[in-house]
Amino acid sequence: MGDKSTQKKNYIIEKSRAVFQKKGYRAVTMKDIVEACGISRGGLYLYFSNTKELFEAVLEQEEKDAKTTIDASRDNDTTPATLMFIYLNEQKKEILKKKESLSAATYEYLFENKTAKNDNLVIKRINSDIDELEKLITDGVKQEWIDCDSPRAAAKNLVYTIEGLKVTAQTMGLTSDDLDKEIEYIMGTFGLVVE
Amino acid sequence: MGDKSTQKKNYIIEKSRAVFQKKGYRAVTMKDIVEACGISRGGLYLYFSNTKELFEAVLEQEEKDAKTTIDASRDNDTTPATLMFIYLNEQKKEILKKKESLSAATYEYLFENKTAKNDNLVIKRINSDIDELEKLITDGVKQEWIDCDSPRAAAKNLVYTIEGLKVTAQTMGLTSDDLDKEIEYIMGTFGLVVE
Amino acid sequence: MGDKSTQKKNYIIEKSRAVFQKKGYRAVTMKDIVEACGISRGGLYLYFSNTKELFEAVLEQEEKDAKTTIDASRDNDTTPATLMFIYLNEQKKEILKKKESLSAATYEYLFENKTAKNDNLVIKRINSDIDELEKLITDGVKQEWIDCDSPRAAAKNLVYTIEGLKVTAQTMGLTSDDLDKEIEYIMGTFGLVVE
Amino acid sequence: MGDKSTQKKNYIIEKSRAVFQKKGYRAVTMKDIVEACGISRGGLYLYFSNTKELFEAVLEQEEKDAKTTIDASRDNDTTPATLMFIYLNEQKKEILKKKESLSAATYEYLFENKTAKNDNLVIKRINSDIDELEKLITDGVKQEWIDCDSPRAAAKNLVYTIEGLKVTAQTMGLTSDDLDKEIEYIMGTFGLVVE
DNA sequence: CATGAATGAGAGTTCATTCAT
DNA sequence: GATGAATGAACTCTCATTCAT
Repeated sequence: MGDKSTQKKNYIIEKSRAVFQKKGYRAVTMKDIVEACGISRGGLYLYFSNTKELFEAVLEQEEKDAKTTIDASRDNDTTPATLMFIYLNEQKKEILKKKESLSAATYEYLFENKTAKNDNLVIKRINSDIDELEKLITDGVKQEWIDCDSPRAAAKNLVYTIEGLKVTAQTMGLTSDDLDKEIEYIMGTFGLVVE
Repeated sequence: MGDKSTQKKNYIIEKSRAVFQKKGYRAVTMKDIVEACGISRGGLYLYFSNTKELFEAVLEQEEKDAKTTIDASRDNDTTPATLMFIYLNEQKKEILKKKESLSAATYEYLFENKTAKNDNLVIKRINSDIDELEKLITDGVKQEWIDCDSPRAAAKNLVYTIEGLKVTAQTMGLTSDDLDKEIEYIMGTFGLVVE
Repeated sequence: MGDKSTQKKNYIIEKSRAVFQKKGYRAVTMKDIVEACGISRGGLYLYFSNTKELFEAVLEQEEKDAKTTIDASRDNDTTPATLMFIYLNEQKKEILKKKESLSAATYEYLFENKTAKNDNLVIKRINSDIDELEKLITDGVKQEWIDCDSPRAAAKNLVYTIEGLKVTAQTMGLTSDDLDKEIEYIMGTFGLVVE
Repeated sequence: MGDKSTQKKNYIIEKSRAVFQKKGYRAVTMKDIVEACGISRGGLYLYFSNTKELFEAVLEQEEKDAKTTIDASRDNDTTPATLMFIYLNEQKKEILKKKESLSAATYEYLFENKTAKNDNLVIKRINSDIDELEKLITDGVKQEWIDCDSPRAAAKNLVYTIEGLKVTAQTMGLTSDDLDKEIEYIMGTFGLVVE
């Protein structure tokens, strides 16, 4: 954890993150990393053999740092409507700060590495999101706040939609307003109203 | 149209399509194309200057061949429920045949060419899909088949969801069954039932 | 002379001249010529096999058109001072209109083709210029207008200087004023005064 | 200075010099250099990005090695006649060893890079030569050895003539005898006699 | 461990030249 | 004669990867 080797590895990951944010995934060369880190070419290879390995490390770090937003808010006795709204706005924030996010790089990575099915961090994340949302919706239905016949299908649909929003934001671009309207619409499909 | 130059161009586009399907967008080199077409290096450059130009030509061809599914079915007195179902199943088919589709390559292309906003074929396609769906939903609402307060928002939501499905199919993979459930769910949000 | 083949050849030479003026010698490709002439690639090869052959034809044409300025003026009973002045100003004009002249291209050509010694048009021109100037100076000396011990050496020196001016104009650039001062100086070395 | 990188750079410059002498400027490819140096393609690019950069380095080296002939001789109480004679003979030597000289390549380089006006080494050299000669002539006039009304004009004229000789030597060729006669003539224009 | 010079495969691109029509 | 599509050799330049120090 605190040993020198791990420290250096973390340093490289941190610096690389910025590079992946800026240049995406494929465009990044080992040279870019070396320059961003101010270390030697050979030195980098001691820790990471290629950009794929490095990007996966960045994603892993990312995953660790990510707050499980739904869970975090759940402790309070906030209403399901509020929880859903919080979740959707988290996503919105994520989508809008695309310049500082890894999502472009992540998509590029995923398109290149379709083989890796279940051992893939991003996919795990999506699946856990589906589970979380399912719980949230189920709770909401029980408490008669949310109107939904099939919580799992609804959770999946929501996650697909958010993926679509992320990808659309990266490609055609989406404004804050576009996203607000979308959130309002989604809330509506659950019989919820944006306060 | 039928002149030799156009024929050769079309031949190259056709052969390239297969290459883009197999290798995506970025990984494709001019050499790959040259080999797939069985022509000379210089020969290819007579028709296309780089893979971007070539891929855009492939997309254009693709767009030409695509059937405007909603419109095509509209002439009949099919119900909005049926039209929606037809549309969603077209998308499903498209998504499932991902091996033969260009969508992976298209996403890669879009990620590389974020600047080009409106003059982009793919984006045009998405926007026209939104318009078509809005019409379909509006008609459905008028005929009291479809239950929807905001047809445009619904149309957009649907298109985002489909984008999400496409992307998810490419990255984590989706089965026919996954898609059937999703279609059923979407139909449900419009108060429609899968026959 | 008037046959079709000769006409076409002349047409190509004429069009090529402009290309050589603009791009120099080495930078000119057969493609440039083909485009400037609006003829086919193969068509050009029927008349000229490469840019060297073509440039030599341009030079030859050039030589034909050139007026032998000293000779032309000699018929009149103008003084040697005037004749010298006319000659130097002809050179000045030539040097200043470097954009429209072939001199840059010619130097490039000469540097590439040092082998061709005496059968070279440009060299012939220089030698004939030396001869002409020698005559002019000798006449001037006889008529006691010009002060010169060794007309041939003076003629050669003048030609070298003019070559130097041409080359300097092409490389570091020379203004009209620079050239006027130079002319005045040269005239002075012959004991002549600019009127 | 003595570090490895500089050593290698100098090694490349030295080897390249021979290539530029032999092939001129434009005809030289990075491959030629690579082969002459016995290094790898990529290795060369670590030091020089293109032949222009490389040739400029060769010129710079050349400039460093060049002896400032006039100045060097000035310390002694040699006569202006001797100084001028020394200078002209230095030029003669330079011109005659054209096979080993860079002048052909230099002219090619200058023709290609006409834009760069003052920040050009060759042009700086010419200008400093003019200045040196002006001083020499002015001194000679003061000491009543040299006969000249306008030292600056004379200095410029001399430099142009030498440029002309260099260029003529490269194109039509000049013998040692040709140059001796020319030197004698030039000396004469200053009222100096070759001893 | 760490360095960074060196390697060489391979991508992109341009052109002179040929040749079937 | 005339065309212009096609060829392929040659050049530039970039990187992942290695290895002596």
